[in-house]
Amino acid sequence: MGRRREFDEAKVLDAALCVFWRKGYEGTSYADLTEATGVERPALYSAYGNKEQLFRRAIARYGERYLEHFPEALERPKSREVVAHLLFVTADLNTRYPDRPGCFMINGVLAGSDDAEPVRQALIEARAMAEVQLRERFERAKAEGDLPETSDPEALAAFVMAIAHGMAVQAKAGFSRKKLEAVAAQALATWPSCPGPSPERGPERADVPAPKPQSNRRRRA
Amino acid sequence: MGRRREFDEAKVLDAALCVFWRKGYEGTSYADLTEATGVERPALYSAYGNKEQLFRRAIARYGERYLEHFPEALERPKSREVVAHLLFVTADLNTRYPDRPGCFMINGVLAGSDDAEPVRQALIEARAMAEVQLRERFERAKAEGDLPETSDPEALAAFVMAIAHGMAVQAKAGFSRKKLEAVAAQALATWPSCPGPSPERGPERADVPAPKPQSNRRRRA
DNA sequence: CCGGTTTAATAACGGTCGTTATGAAAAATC
DNA sequence: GATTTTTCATAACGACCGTTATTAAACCGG
Repeated sequence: MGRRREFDEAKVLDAALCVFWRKGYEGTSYADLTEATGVERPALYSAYGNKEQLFRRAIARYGERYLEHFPEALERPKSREVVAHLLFVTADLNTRYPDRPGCFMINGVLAGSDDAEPVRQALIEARAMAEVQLRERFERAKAEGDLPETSDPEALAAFVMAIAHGMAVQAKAGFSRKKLEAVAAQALATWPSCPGPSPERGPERADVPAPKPQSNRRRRA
Repeated sequence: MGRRREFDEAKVLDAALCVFWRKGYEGTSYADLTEATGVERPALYSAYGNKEQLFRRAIARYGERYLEHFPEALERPKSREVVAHLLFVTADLNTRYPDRPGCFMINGVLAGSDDAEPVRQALIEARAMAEVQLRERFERAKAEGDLPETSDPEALAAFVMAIAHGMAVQAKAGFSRKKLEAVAAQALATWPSCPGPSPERGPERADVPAPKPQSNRRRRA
């Protein structure tokens, strides 16, 4: 009994998911959601609950609609195919929709409101500069015969940076140093080497001068 | 002439950097900054300008104080040592300060306010579930002889996830699909394989059913 | 001690956030 | 058609955001 709903709950959820994908959780306002879905605020509240509950629905929806390749990949007969499937599908999913690049999950906490775009660009530029330096270093290595003639300095630099970014995300997710070092060691195990005169070092812990921790003052309530 | 400043600009900047590191740019409020630095809002404005300018100062400060290992790494004689240095220092930097895990740069746009912590946890849990599935798949592969007895399924799973996360960050930074695929191919380049009877596939593009793009409705002004 | 000048702290600004009361409109039941 | 029930849109809520007048306090040169 009573008036019937005038919008398609599934479609509205999909539209909300796209906004969250692009702007992240905190970067998405109800003004954004209303504009993207065509549904006014009170209707969104009555249909999905508050913003957090709506976002959790979006997480589930994302898994259903965009990550169905994940269980498929796990079913491949060989682990190498599993990884190949996974990584190349990730490359696709992260670039398939130009209006919302990257991964919804990561962006959920990586993206922000439009007002923060200049700051995001500043970080993106800093990141890019580091990658350029790394590429130039690998180009030198290639010229020196330290890397095979067939190697691709640009791809290698992007690969190392991806590992570093992935480790940062994992650290934010609570990874221990030991686990991060295992990731680093694994990445290093795949590193191309020229059968040159100098024996290669193992991927043991690098002894670098790390900055000393500084006292962090008060903590919030 | 006039009254002299009562706080150390450099120390206050360091304290602000730590807050940004932990909470990200948008997640950090002036209430947070005042609490962490002991300096009232108007003083922060007069000393550093507005929030964005303060954050840019923090970016520069981060490079000076915490990334001095980066140019050092580039000076190593062999590219493999460069990468080893870089990756293991990254592992250290991302876990050295437990109150602000991860990388300031990435967190700058990945972290958020404390109110969003439940949502962040939800995404972290989803991420962890995926990694567990991957690890279990690699354990199976090891049992099947598809992976060497010496391989570490947990580290391999963390490695693949790190690559996926790194690609997501890079996609958000504007990487093309081709560049992401190069990263994926590099990660796959020397995947541990058992000299078994089945010949391995190359790292060519996986032909997977990708989700069809859906119409994105209105765009914001 | 006294203008002049810079910094400090209090408090308020307009705006937007997520959320919700309010009352009109629409459909189902009697 | 009247009543009940649910949904709809307008508008407002309090809280917090980044930012800034405003005023008092601390230091300078005379």
